[in-house]
Amino acid sequence: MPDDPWQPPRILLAVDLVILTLRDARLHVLLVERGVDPFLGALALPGGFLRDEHEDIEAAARRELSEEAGLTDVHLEPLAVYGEPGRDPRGRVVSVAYLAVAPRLPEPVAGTDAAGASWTPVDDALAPDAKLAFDHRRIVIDGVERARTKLEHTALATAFCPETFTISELQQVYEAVWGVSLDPRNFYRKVQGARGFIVADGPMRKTPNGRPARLFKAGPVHVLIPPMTRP
Amino acid sequence: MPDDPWQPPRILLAVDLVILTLRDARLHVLLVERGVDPFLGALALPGGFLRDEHEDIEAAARRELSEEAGLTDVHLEPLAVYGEPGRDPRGRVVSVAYLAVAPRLPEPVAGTDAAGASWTPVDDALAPDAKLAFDHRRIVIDGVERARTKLEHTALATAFCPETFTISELQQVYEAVWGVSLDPRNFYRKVQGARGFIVADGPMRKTPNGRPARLFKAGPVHVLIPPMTRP
DNA sequence: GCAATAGTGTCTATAAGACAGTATACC
DNA sequence: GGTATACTGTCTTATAGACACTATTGC
Repeated sequence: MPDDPWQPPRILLAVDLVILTLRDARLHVLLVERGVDPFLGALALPGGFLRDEHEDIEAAARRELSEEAGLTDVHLEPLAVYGEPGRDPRGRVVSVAYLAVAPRLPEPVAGTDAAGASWTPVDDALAPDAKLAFDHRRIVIDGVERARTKLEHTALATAFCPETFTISELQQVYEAVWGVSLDPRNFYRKVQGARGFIVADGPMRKTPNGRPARLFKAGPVHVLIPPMTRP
Repeated sequence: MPDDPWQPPRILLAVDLVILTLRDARLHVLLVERGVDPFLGALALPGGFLRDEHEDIEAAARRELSEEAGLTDVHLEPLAVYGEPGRDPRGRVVSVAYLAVAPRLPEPVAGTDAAGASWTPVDDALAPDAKLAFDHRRIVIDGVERARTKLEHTALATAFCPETFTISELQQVYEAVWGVSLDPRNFYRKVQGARGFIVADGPMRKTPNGRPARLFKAGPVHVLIPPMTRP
């Protein structure tokens, strides 16, 4: 007679999104107010469960990005997995976190699903008294840290910018994400020295007061050589 | 009357391990021969399903490391998630891959579970005609690439070495993992310049023919400043 | 002595940071 | 003119790579 055969456990899989953008020269993250328990009323990252057993994980991330934030065509990449038992009071939930980066957008996100979606300055979201649902504080920290290091070695910074941008706009991205201030003159030299990072596009852009600036767009290269070193 | 409420799908969670070591100055990865379908007889990474719903994912990785490779106390860190639908013919399986690095060990691993465990040169495992089970070829590629970049910025190289080692042994780690040859004189200078990377330990080690070398052990620092730049 | 490995020093090209100075806009 | 922003050039210092040289072993 056969004894009871061991069966592997089945668990719930979720996706969570750290969506970063720049507003008023400050780094912001998109948070939604939870409408259901657990953590009802608390702030949380956009995300949710896989829709069905056949949905691709990154596809689920893009679906949530669209449903909860009304965003499409943004830079998206895997961040990490969070699967500690007990991280979700509803049971064993393993979450795959993604990092998304979007250019500045018109005010309150036209979210269909989450009316309470709002851009929050990262400093506020991570303030000691701020309370985020689940382990989302840790996920935000990891996402921001990932963005900081990717800014050094890849062209991720252009994902924060509109299609065309000036060099000083690009500098603001670096300053906001790294939380430092940079010398514009040295920044010009470095950014132009990274081959294929940015290419000229169109003539000039007027500024409120001062000399017009040249416009650039993202170049073909994604790995920066030489890298943009963080101070 | 309530309509059928939507329920999120439940999936199977696995761990897979990319275990790297150095043998004969070449980078090797631990592979096991599969004893069951699917991919019966093919080579695969050590790994398996979560034992039960309450097992921590990293704990599961350490358990497989011990069961399938007889290894404990090795460097272990999360690598990535692989969850594409269809990657496992048995159904929807999402795998969390870990990178493990071990010092050189006595020949055939004293594996309890997997008798067929064997160290394979990474070049062979990734040769065009080599066939690995599932998407394990991709996972090995990602693991090796992770090791390469971590060698630049962290003290990971010491995890390939026994407790005490000479500088030229450490150089062999870099040469094997990066697949390049380095100038020993510049390597000495750089390795000593990374503060806290290695510290002197014990007097000398005899060599078959030549001047004895000083012994070092891993220092307290894990982030290398300045980094070891790859040629 | 010779061969082999360990370790030090020195030179040079490159890259990074500081910062002077010029150019072009609006007022 | 004054102010603000955009850009260019130069100087100094730190770092990386090439490589000459010395040191200590076994034979």
